[in-house]
Amino acid sequence: MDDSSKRDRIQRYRQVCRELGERCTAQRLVILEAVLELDNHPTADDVFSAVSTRLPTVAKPTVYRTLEHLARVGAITKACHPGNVARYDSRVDLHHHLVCLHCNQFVDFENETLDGLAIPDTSDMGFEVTDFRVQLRGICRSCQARAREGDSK
Amino acid sequence: MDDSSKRDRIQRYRQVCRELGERCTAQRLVILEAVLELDNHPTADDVFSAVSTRLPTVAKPTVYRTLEHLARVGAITKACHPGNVARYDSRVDLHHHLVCLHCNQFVDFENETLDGLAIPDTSDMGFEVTDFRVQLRGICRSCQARAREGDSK
DNA sequence: TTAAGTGCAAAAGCTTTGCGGGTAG
DNA sequence: CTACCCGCAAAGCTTTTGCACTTAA
Repeated sequence: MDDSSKRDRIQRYRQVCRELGERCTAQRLVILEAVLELDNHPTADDVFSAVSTRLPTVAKPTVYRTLEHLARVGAITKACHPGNVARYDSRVDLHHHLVCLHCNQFVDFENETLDGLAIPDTSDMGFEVTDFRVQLRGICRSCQARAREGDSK
Repeated sequence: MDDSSKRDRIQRYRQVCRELGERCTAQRLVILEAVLELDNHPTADDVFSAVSTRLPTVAKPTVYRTLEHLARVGAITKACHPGNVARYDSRVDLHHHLVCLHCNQFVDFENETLDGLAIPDTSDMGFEVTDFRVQLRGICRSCQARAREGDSK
């Protein structure tokens, strides 16, 4: 993410903290900054590593707690994916994902037609929908290659 | 899931095993049957509990290995969700999910308009897409209620 | 018959908790 | 000031691994 968007996002987070009466600590800011720089859906451990290089005193439980906090206040989002480790998404805007069902990797996918999708009525489910994502499920390039290798053996 | 669909699915699984040269063991059949009966995206542990009542000798690692196996051969699917435990989906057909970003719960959502969505071209990403899901993200009924309670305090 | 599958026990990995001390507002 | 937050250590889950035994085909 470029520097000016990053500054914007951090600024907006400070604002949200003020509104909600949440504390804006040095740890929280460093962790948010790290997520914004780690583009591809980092795990808590990825974030911990990145944070350790710039503020080595930050503890792992703080990273876990802070990531949940940041997601709760909307500064980042939780990623939905087929793996079994929590992953976070620095993006909060509308976008979509290509999901590999072989290796569980997933990458961002931009598409205006998908963005234009009308959100259906979900009131009878008691659900208040604010947003959506389309997951395109299939097989990534490297898993296709691996499958071809397997065939030829 | 009703009995006749269940029988169909098990039958189809036997067929796939024959084609792929995979072994069709008693454990695999019991585990598949359990997933088909557990409608709401069970975890490995949910499946283990269900299986234990009917074939108590099945070990937990077998459940883990078998669920991966069943997903690999397409008898079930992995669910994509914001939590950090692997969850499986007995459904392999086109459907969608309502995802609660507060409590990580998610439920099935049927909608023909969403089903009709054209899959965009992803060849430039090297991705072979076979399927898709739309995640409608928001807040579920009980989390809304909890939020209202919180407000009034 | 025999390679794939299973059970067991143990290890490894991820996440949460409790608590004393620190600090933003 | 003081309620909220953090670091530490430890516990609690979930998932994987290695190996000897069993079994489907």
